[in-house]
Amino acid sequence: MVNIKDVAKLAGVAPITVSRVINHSGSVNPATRERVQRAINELHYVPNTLAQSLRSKQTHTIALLLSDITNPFWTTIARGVEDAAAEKGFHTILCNTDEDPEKEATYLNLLLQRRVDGIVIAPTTNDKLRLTALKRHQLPCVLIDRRVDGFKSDVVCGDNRGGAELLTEHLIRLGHRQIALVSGPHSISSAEERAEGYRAALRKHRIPIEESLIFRGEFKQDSGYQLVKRLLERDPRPTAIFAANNLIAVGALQALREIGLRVPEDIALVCFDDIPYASAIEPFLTVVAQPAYEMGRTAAGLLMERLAATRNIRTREVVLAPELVVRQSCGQMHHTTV
Amino acid sequence: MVNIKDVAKLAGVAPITVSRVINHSGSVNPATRERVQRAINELHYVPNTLAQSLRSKQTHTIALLLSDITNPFWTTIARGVEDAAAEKGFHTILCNTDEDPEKEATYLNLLLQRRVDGIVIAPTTNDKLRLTALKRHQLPCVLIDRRVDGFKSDVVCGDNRGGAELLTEHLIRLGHRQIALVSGPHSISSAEERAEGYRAALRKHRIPIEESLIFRGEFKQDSGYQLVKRLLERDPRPTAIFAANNLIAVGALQALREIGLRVPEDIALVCFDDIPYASAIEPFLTVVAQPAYEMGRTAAGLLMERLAATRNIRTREVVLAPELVVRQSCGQMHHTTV
DNA sequence: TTGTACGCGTTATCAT
DNA sequence: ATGATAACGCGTACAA
Repeated sequence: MVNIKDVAKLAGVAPITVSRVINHSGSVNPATRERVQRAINELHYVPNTLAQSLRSKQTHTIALLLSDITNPFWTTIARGVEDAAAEKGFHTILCNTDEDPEKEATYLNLLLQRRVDGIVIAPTTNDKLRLTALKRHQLPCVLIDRRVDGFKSDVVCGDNRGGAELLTEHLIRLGHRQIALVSGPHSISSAEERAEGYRAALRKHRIPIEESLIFRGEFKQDSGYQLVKRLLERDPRPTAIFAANNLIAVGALQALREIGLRVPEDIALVCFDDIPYASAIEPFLTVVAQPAYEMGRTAAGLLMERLAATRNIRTREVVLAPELVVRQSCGQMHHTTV
Repeated sequence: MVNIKDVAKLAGVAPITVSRVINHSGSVNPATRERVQRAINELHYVPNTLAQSLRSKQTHTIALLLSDITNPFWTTIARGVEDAAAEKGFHTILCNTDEDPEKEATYLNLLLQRRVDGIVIAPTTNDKLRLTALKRHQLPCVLIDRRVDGFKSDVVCGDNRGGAELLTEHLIRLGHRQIALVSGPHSISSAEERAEGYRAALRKHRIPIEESLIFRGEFKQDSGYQLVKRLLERDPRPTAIFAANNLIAVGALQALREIGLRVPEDIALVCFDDIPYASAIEPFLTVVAQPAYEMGRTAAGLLMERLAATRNIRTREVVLAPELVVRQSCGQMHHTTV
């Protein structure tokens, strides 16, 4: 494969001059640049990023670890990260952890090997163990959507507690008292915070908190399906369900449909995070939508500030307000920002 | 950052011996291996992939170029590609072209620079121009979901013509005669083939083809929305709509909802490619679903066979049969394989 | 403005 | 089973 030397030879210059042309660095005589450029075109020369990075110790690459590339909430975040990174000349590597700590650990190792410049991660658990390797190798890191106990780093997330409270109050205001919560694992901070918001809303309205109405599983469709099936056997049956994320809600819809219950006529259903294409497909589902794209942009922004900085920066925390999207019936829609 | 020499020094061996240990290549005395491994752990050594690839001329990386990472059809393909690649020890880089030929060209260039070992691509147009650079650099390539005129390479796609015919016949069998088609651009082979299938079905049943019922736009939600809005103004109004992909169908639903038309009571709607979480959310939409995950796996498989081969392989074409998923009402479901 | 010498971290090749 | 040497393709540091 043709390399920088070949180009240099053809252009009658030293390799370093070619380097200066392709990197727009140093100063090159316009006439020389022209000759070099012609040689590049003639030989179809493509610079080798591997060698560039090896030498310069910068890959201009960041990584994004998220739990499910099939869930539009995460891919919207991914787009935000990608766009912000691309604007600064950085490429983004996407990694699917599937909520599996082992996969996460494997990817982190892979990324260290690839010498990425930084990482944006939605950790699978709030255990900082797997992240210590990053600290050791001084790899800049931004947490997105989820916190990790005792791990010092930048964080970008939504107001989970506030959003959950808002959503629960919405149900209460509609007259519901038997509100079931279907949330994610205890080891994920967002699941915890959303559960807290739920409890806070009930307390605020002096509704007794019944532990038998609180279900904890995974942030997955199947988990939502299974838990809602169990939940519907309860006597008395809850009149409303609060799904702590969109996939749980989809699983819930599936379970309700099987039982033959309609939303919202027979039972209310609300959820955290918008459902893909919900406005077109399922107009009856009130949700708290997070500004996913902005979250991604913000996280990448913080990361790249850190990469550009010459000295250490204090760690920062950005909490973005979610939006309550009330969908009552066709055409009627009401937005409120928290 | 600690490198292979540091490890070698601590273990009292030559760097190449460390190399043999980390790559499980050559043969190493168990005792030596043990000493090396201990040194690796002690120093927290992480091999530098850049240097490895530079020297070995293999990145163990393939790229997947697709049009929209937010569309679960594509991300499901992505999962198939990733999984198959990972099984062979390859990493996958995902690139979003957004159906934009310029973005595609930019990514192709980036990937050449990164010296990826091969590419799976859903091209944005059927113009082979942008792909010639791959040929020139002898970069193995597999087309997925879409063909490119005159470009010789492996291809994995669904039976677009057959699937579209099936879907159209389904509508005809339900009694529809005024069936509108909303398809994608002429420059994308799948859009063309689906339109052909539609026409073929009408011909077969001796229904006159009315050009005023055929709408061509983009494979995007907004395009579907706009075209269906226009389509509904037609007099007489079509009794059924065939959306040529899932995003067009979502846009169609949105438009129908605004007008106040219900599916399937007031107008029929079918589409190519399943709608995300459709079974849970929108149980009335009959679709032709492609085996996206399998398509991804197959494409990656062909690519990696090519990478593993020592000599040239003839180009291959795999056409996977789509599945007609008839969703008439809650709980009733009927599957037929083409 | 341009060039020389060297090193980035690793592995291919050949030798022992 | 282990090692010495060179090379992969490029950019830094310094010199001219």
